[in-house]
Amino acid sequence: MASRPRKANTTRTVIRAIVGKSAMGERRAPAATIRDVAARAGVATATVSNVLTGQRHVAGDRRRLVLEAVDALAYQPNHLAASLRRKDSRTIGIVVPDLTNPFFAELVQRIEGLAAAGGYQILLVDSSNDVEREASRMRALLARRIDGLILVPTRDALPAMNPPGPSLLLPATVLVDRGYGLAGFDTVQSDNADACYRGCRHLLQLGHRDIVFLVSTGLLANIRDRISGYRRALVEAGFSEHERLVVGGASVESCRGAIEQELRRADRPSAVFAATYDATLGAIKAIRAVDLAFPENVSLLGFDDFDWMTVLRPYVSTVAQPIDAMAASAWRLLCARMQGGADGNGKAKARIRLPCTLQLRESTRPPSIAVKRRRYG
Amino acid sequence: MASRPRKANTTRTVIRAIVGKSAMGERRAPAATIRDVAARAGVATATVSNVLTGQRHVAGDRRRLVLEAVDALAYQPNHLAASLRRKDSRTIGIVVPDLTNPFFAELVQRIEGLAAAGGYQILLVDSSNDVEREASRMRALLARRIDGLILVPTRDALPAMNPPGPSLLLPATVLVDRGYGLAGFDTVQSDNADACYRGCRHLLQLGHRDIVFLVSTGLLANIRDRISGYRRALVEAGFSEHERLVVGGASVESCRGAIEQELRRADRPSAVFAATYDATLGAIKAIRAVDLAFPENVSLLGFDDFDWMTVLRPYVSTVAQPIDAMAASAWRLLCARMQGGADGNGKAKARIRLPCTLQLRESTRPPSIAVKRRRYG
DNA sequence: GTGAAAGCGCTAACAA
DNA sequence: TTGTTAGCGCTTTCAC
Repeated sequence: MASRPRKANTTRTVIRAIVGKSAMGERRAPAATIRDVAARAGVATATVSNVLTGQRHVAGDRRRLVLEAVDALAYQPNHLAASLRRKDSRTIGIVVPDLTNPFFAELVQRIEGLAAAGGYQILLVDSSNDVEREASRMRALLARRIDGLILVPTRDALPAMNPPGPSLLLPATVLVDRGYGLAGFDTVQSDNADACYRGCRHLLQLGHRDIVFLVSTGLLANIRDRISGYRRALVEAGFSEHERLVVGGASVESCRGAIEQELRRADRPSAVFAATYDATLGAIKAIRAVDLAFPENVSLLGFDDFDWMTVLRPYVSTVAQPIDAMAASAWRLLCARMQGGADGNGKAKARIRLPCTLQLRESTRPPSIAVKRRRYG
Repeated sequence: MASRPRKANTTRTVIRAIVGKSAMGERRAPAATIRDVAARAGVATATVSNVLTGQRHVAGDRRRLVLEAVDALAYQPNHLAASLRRKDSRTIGIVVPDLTNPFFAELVQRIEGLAAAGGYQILLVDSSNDVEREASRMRALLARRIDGLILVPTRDALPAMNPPGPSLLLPATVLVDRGYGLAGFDTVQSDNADACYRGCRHLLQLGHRDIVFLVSTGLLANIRDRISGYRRALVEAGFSEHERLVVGGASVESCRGAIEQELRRADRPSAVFAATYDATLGAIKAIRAVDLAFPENVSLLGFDDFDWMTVLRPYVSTVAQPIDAMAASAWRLLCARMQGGADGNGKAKARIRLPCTLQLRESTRPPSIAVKRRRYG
């Protein structure tokens, strides 16, 4: 065989030849490398690479030889080395604020499926809605040379993502749910404004005039969109001065507290539109806590749609976001950017807005006579 | 400066020196490497490495020089190259059957938190409960040279994980929830048998004699443990011939169908113990579907504990698994294995079993007179 | 179609 | 303490 210029490799090959598969203590043989395969098949490493990656065509006989050697040595390509050489890792990062929120869990699941089908792995980060953590974890992702990033940012301002030091922004980044339309990014979100406009209209058509709109925070653009949809419906119907916005805070419990207060007032609302998943849970708890029942005493429209909502009665009416479509769009956009060369800046940034579905079930109905009388009788 | 033996590198450095930060088209400068930093700081690459990794001590002045250069060049270490060289990736894989199941989502979240704190990233896989998919995805993880693996296997037999070809088993693998006690692995699970023993006893003490035990599948060892707990409670109480096991299948809907049938029988049970998250959802749906109410007509004891269970009435009594503790144990075991050298086979495999908590709420109560009379009157 | 060899960017011996 | 240098295991010119 041709001479090996690399001493260390040669040495190791020899050792392996001696030790072989015989049991020398419990010491397991170091994993086979492409050179081992090449040696065993009697071909060049380039040939092995070509067989395995399909980059170039390799003649049938050599091809078989290679495959046999791969098999015999239980060869597992080292993707790290390949990535280093190719300068792409076939890995994407995905950062979500809270995996415990079923919306994000499902989003991750869908994207993972798409990515896997395309030969990509996903590096997952849960930022816990914490800017610091988000930044430091993104730095780690970047160090791992992810090819792309799907990000549900904790804030939708850029500053948070441009900390002092190297930028955390990858050319291939798509923002989902939050940060819609932020300059420099492909973004996808559901049509929050429209969904809440329609939700509020539904409540108005039922005869509700006192509709509290409960959100977790007013700092996120997607939530502000939801508020604007609610507001628009009110304005169109001529009830703009009936607006009642409650900002409940980031947890189920804080939302519960905030809306509970509202429900204890003499002029309590006849309907609550909880425009956030946490707010939905909080609102239901609050209604129970003040000894009211829905929809009898107060109608409830929730946000996000999961199994449990059609399990216990009353089934809750809610806004269902198109998670599958969002995942598909995000993945499609990301792929396009990743193809587009190192700085895939060819195309303008996309802004995708996908329609939600109103799931009208049992928790919304016309206001009761009692309520009507109390207010207008 | 000392002569550079590597032509290409020297060439590139020169080019960069010429192009510099000046705008030459839109072409963004290639990311700075450790050599660039070393050159700018006027030190050796090893010094840069030592400053950044803290491996060796570096004198104050040189240290500052390095840090300045890092800053100036916005240097981001290439973790891929480091991994290749070090032969460890500081990355672990985590494979779960279904991220949509909040138990797994929460498990992943907790482990991700622990891993991140330890400087590890996580590569996430959702196997969709599909053996093929699981195997192929694990192969991909291995190719990425993960240092460890936390696995909730789709089956708890080894064959599924030892496919033809290279083994998918890493020296550092811990099995969670499923595959308890499988030879060759550290395993952690909750004490399924005990939890269901206690759950069943609770029902018996309430006076129930006809308790259907609903599971999704009988193929998983953890579920067989649950069955055995139920059975033991029955036997101890002298009601072994009252055993009623229903295997509902892998989905909420199939569970619903199976238990619905049971509820329509003349001798319908006075209590249902749904021993799986899916089964719990299915059982609630079924009870509604046959126009019964719980706990009035039938008691219900569920499995797994999430927010929504204390949101709509009646609050469901359930078995809460110690997710945090499971995650912590899994991570601790994995760390120990990863420390233990390439083949950390020093210690015997651990089997950790963590106690569950019975959350007794509103869905379980003594059987109604009507039911008692029908059966024993 | 195939092989030889140059490195990807880093860390770890080893030498000074 | 610091610098020099040999590779980690791959892919990819570039010759043939």
